[in-house]
This record gives sequence, C-alpha cells and structure tokens, in this order.
Amino acid sequence: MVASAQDSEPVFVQPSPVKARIIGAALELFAERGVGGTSLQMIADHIGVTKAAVYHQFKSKDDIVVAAAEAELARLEAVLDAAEAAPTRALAREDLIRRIVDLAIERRKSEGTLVGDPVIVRFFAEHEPYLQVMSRLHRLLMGDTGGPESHVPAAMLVAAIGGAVMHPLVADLDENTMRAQLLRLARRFLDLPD
Amino acid sequence: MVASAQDSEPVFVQPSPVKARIIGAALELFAERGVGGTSLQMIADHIGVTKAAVYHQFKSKDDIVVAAAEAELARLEAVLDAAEAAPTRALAREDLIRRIVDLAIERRKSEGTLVGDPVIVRFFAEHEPYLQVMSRLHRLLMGDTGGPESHVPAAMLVAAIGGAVMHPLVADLDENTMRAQLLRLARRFLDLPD
DNA sequence: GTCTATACGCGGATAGAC
DNA sequence: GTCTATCCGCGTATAGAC
Repeated sequence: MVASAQDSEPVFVQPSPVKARIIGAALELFAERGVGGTSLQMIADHIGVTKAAVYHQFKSKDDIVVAAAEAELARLEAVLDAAEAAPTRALAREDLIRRIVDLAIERRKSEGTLVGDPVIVRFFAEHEPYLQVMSRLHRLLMGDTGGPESHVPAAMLVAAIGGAVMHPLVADLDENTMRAQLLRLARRFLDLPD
Repeated sequence: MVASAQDSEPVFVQPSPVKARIIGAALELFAERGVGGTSLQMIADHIGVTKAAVYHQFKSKDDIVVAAAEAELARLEAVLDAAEAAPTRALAREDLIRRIVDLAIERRKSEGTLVGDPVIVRFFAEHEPYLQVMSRLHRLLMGDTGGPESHVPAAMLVAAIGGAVMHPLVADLDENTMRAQLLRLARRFLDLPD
C-alpha cells in the first residue's frame, strides 16, 4: 500500500501518502461506527501515528469528513468517466451499470454504510460537485431528462444496488451470485435485454 | 400530540408519555446528526427536560438507541400486519407495496436518514426481531423463497423505495408525484400490472 | 513531519434534594 | 419524576520540542 522509497534519486515522491492513509482509515471507521462515533484518536491509532500528526495534515475533523466524502465521490466520478468513453450511449449505459454494481460489491465489506451516515448524506445534499455527478449519472442511465420526476427511476436503481448489497439477509451471499443477481435485476428494471 | 388529561377520573393514563417523547426526539435528532453526533443533552433540551430526567427513563444512551430502533421497526411490523390481513396473497402484496411507499414518503422529511446510520445498520444486522420482520416482508413480496439469492430482489426493492425518497435530486418533488412514480416503478420491478 | 504535553469543554453517567 | 450538582473520561484542538 505504501510506495517503496528505494530509488536512489528522491524524484517526485508521492505527495503526502500520509494524507491518503488518513482518508482511508477515516472511510473505514466512519462506515463502522459513524462519523460522530469516530474520534481523531481512533483514526490516528488505526494508522499508527499520533493525533497531532493527523492535525498536521488536516486542520479539523470536519476537513477529514469532507476529504473522505470527496474521495468516495471521486470513485463514482471515475466510474462515470470510464462509462462515458464508450462509443454509443447504449454501450455506455451497459458499462455504467456493470461498473456501479462492481463498485457496490467492492464496498460491501468496508465502506458500504458510509454513504448512509446522516452527516455524509447532509453534506452531499448541499455539495454542488456531488449534485453534478448525480446529474451526469442520471442522464447517462435514463437518457435526457424531462421533468424532475424523471430522476426517480435513476434514484431508485442506484439506491437499490447500493442498499441491497448491505442487507443482512443477503450478507452471506457470495460475491459472484450477488453480482449476477444485481446485474440481472438492474437490467430488468431498465427494460434491457439480459 | 399529547393526550388531554382533562377527564375527571385519572383512569388508565398513558403509561409514561415522557418515554415516548424521548424516543420521538431521539428519532429526529439521530436522523439529523447521526447517533454518535447526538448527545443526551440535545435530546433533553429538545423536549424541555434535564438530562437527569432522561436518565430516569433510560439507564444509558444505548438503551435509547435500542428503543428508537425498535420503535422504527414497530412501524414496519404494523405495515406487515395490516397487509397480511388481506384475503389473497396478490392483494396482500399490492397492499404491502402501497403501505411501504407511504411509510417511506412519510419519513422523507424526518426520520429518513435514521436507518442509514452505521450504528443502526449494525444494530439491526444482529437483531433477531428485525431479521424476522425482514423475512416476513421478503416472503410476502416475492413468494416463498428458494435459495438465499431469492432475497436479492426484495432487498433491492425495499432499498430502492427507502433510498429514492431521500435523494437530493428529487428532494423538491411533491409528495403525490413521488408516490405515483414509486408505485409505478415498484410494480414494474415486480412485473405487476399498473 | 512527527512527537509529548496540555488546555478546555462536553460527553455519559450518578447522587441526592425536593 | 424531575431537579441541581458533580464526577470523570474523552473529545477537539493547540503549543512547542525534536
């Protein structure tokens, strides 16, 4: 996880990998115990540094929350970028669904509950970049939108995929079955051929 | 909201309405700021009593969390009870969907984010009564289950309804349009006639 | 960049008067 | 049942040495 620093020349070392490790620990702990239930001490302990070292990278806990949320958003953005590179809209949509399902499954064991935390929900609700990413996502999923009610199907589909993977009753379903089911039902919801 | 106490005889007064008010405040505040971000002081202030008065009703914060979660669960159980009273399974399912949509819309402005809080999610994941209610719900929605993967569609549908109402992009959609869209899409997901 | 040490308030929780 | 008063630990945040 940490880049080796054995090169003889100190050229362009990754800028502050500590910051990334803090964010990683925050994502994990926020998802486990909630934002409000996670202290800076826990984050510091998790990566083996002191609180003060954390404060050297972020000037407040709020800053860490924002950084963690934006890191999570960045993953979704990357998924969108990749899907939009497809040659046709139909293929882009197909690709997008597959990538969203993969992302949800990847998050299942670790950061799955993060996006449900009331603190994160409220942050995103007023975060312009998030709203823009969601708009792009919805447009790509559903086609050019009509009224505001055209957002409902996309909102449902995204919530369905993200929520289903976390459900206790399917907690012990293996990854591949889960992925297959999610894909099948997502396509059915969108009236796509399987 | 509070029952009038003007009857001449003090017969069977509601047992400890204070407890109910505490739970109500907790539900509201937990959804707003998260479980970890809500203090007993906030809860006490919210209903105009002192912390000590709260401690007289619940011996710890954990107790309040459990009571709040179970209150939320009870609403879902009531919905299930009502739906199961329908004469046929098809009618019961139809009724259940309508009631779940109504419940989600009712929660939209207040307790909507509560069930996403990592603390609540983890509590429910190991709470037998919750798992049993979810099993009943899934059976009623999807018919008698086969393997564990048969839970996926129900998990998706429930997550879709509960999650979509909270989505920022549909936040200003009026209640009736929202309800109509959710119902239409839920039925489509289940291959029911609209 | 990371450490030790510390300030200061608020958190949960309890005791005991009324 | 509700209050005031209080305990104690942990929370965020900062200062300053290395």
